Amino acid sequence: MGITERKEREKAEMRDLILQAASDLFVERGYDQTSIRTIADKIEYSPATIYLYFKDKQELFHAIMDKAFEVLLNNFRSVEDIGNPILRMRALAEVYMKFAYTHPALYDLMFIMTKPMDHVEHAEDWECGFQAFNVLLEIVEECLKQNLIKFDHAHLAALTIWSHLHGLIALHIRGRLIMIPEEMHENLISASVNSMIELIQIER
Amino acid sequence: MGITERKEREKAEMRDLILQAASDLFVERGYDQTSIRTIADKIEYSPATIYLYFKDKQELFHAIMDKAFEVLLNNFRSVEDIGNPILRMRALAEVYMKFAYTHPALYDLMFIMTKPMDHVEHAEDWECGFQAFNVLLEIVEECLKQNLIKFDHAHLAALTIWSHLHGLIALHIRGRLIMIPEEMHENLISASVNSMIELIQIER
DNA sequence: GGAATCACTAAACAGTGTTTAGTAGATTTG
DNA sequence: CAAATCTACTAAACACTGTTTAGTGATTCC
Repeated sequence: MGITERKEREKAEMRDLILQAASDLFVERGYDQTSIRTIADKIEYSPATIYLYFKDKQELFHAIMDKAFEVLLNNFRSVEDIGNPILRMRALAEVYMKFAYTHPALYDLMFIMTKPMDHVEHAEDWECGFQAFNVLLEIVEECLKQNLIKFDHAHLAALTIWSHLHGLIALHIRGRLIMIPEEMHENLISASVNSMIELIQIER
Repeated sequence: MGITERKEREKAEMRDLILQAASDLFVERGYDQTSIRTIADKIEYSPATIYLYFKDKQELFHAIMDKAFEVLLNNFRSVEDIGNPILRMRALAEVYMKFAYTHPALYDLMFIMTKPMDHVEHAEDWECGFQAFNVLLEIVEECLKQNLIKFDHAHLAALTIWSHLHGLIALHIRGRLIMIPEEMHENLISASVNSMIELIQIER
């Protein structure tokens, strides 16, 4: 039957339309300033229509988060064929930081905001986050296997590296580096990333 | 004049009453679930009264943040008389982490939420944060002077240490460590803190 | 004692997320 | 082809939110 297929396609298109409008508004105005009504206005439908495609506002923004993770994971792929695991880790950190700088609103949604995560009860609802962490974890495991870094557990090493990167970005994005002149942020942050990568390496 | 003094005292008491009620509600229910009306209900005044003492909701929560920083800075004082700067730094990190674990809602307000910071335009409006950072900065400077840690700039060292601690807590508080079993969090996090303190030290 | 000031509030405004009842139009059925 | 069904959509309402305005009754001042 071509009709049911067409209807499914139209349903998916409508979902995407809402998602794209919501994402655009969110990126330029933030979560709180993006109301269901402004999204509805932008796509010229009634607010109630949005609730036919998403359970509530949180699910809608969880979906935006999922799409953002797809982009991040795609960016991660560019480091795959760097042979040296230390260099691969360094490149991954650079990709991660660049994503955060390029899409701060999306980074916020993915790693800072609670709203889209309230939906996540079971760990499977954050599979995308899981996958991203695993990319780092595998690189770290390779570093450990080759005895390149000063850790004895992969999870500990991955958490330490990730939390440092996240801490830098989170403090920056949420305006807690006020005591440091704005123009120094980018340099200081990248210097901190470099320091960390040097610190964890085993000298030889 | 005893009358104006009494009035000033009453005004301060009322401000404190609002602040305490707001703080209690915030700690047990969070920012969004703490409406001006619920605060007003709790102290048995009208919502409009609150606006006679605080410009808006953000200023009210900025005041709660200030009080929380007083507690943190007070806790910081306990490390003052540890002679060895490395041990002093280690103790400071412990105090910081303990504060975050004991008062996660307040930590959130101080270092993660944007709402109370929207008020902060000039750096002076976050003097408390400034002071807290300076405690770490001074310890780090002492470590550098004694050639105990592998950094060449105090600000870089302080930022690296702080962002790591903050990253750990922020990921934990905002539910981004889902991929790691909950019962392992505390151990992994404190292991990460220890690793970091070992990593930055100059071996001898 | 009368005027001025004070602390406080009821009510309204404009906005929010979400639900309900109902309506045109497409689709399927007899 | 007409009638019945189903689908996608919406207007309107509900129960909230932060905030402002106009007004009231008690206290203080002269």
